Amino acid sequence: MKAEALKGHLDSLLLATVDGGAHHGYAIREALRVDSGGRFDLPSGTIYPALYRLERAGLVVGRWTTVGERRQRRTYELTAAGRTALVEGRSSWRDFAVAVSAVLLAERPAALRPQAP
Amino acid sequence: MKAEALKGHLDSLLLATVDGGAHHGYAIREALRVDSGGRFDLPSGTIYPALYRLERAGLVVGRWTTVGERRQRRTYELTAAGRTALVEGRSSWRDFAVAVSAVLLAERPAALRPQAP
DNA sequence: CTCATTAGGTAGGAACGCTAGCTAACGCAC
DNA sequence: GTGCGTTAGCTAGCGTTCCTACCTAATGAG
Repeated sequence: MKAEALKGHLDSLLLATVDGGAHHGYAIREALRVDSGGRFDLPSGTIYPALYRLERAGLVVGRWTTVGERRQRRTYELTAAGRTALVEGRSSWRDFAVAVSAVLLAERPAALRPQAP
Repeated sequence: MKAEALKGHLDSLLLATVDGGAHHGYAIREALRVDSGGRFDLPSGTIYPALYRLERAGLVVGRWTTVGERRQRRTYELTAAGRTALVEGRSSWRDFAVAVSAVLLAERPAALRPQAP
């Protein structure tokens, strides 16, 4: 998969994954990998900056939690704005996918092709 | 539509459009707009540099042609490598779309959700 | 003549995800 | 207890990509 294919879609994927029950960076990474059938195996250098971005944008809130004795973990939840953005993101993904598929996978009978004049 | 959603997909869209019968920049722009139902209304500052990129990559060949008396036009055709890249691009688009849809549009019954441990 | 359309172009910048590195806790095998 | 794989988080800096904002020029309609 081309590396930059993700651009512009990662945010929605992250929101969906957090909404789906993965609440900290590492779990999100794993969930994305599993849910995508191994296609999205993203490095942590992609995940963590993106989560900060979402937090700065007010779409998620993160807080430090402690696991076991000492282990620190940053746990994220969607905000109301995040839920709205997720709904919007799903819808615009559908739009985008329809548009790309129309161009890319179009059956284009010769008679309907735009003619180079 | 988010602006950067295109990233990494434009090349395939352009190859498909050239293959579909639009052979110069302006016509490609129009064809993309029409074929996508108005969703891809790209500025020329996106199209022309992208076509140069494809030409540098050896996926299209461009040559200047003259229309009417004086009007110059740059006409593109797919190379063999371009046709290969288009096939590959269609296939990896399908992959990508399947993966994103799986994550984004998944019906995820509560019982199957990854639990935050 | 004027304006919209057709046609091509460039400079510069912002955004994004990746590469390549790092630290540290935990649990298990040896 | 030592070592290792996994879990967990983080950052600096880079390259690519597409967009914004401009520009020129020929053509054709009014």
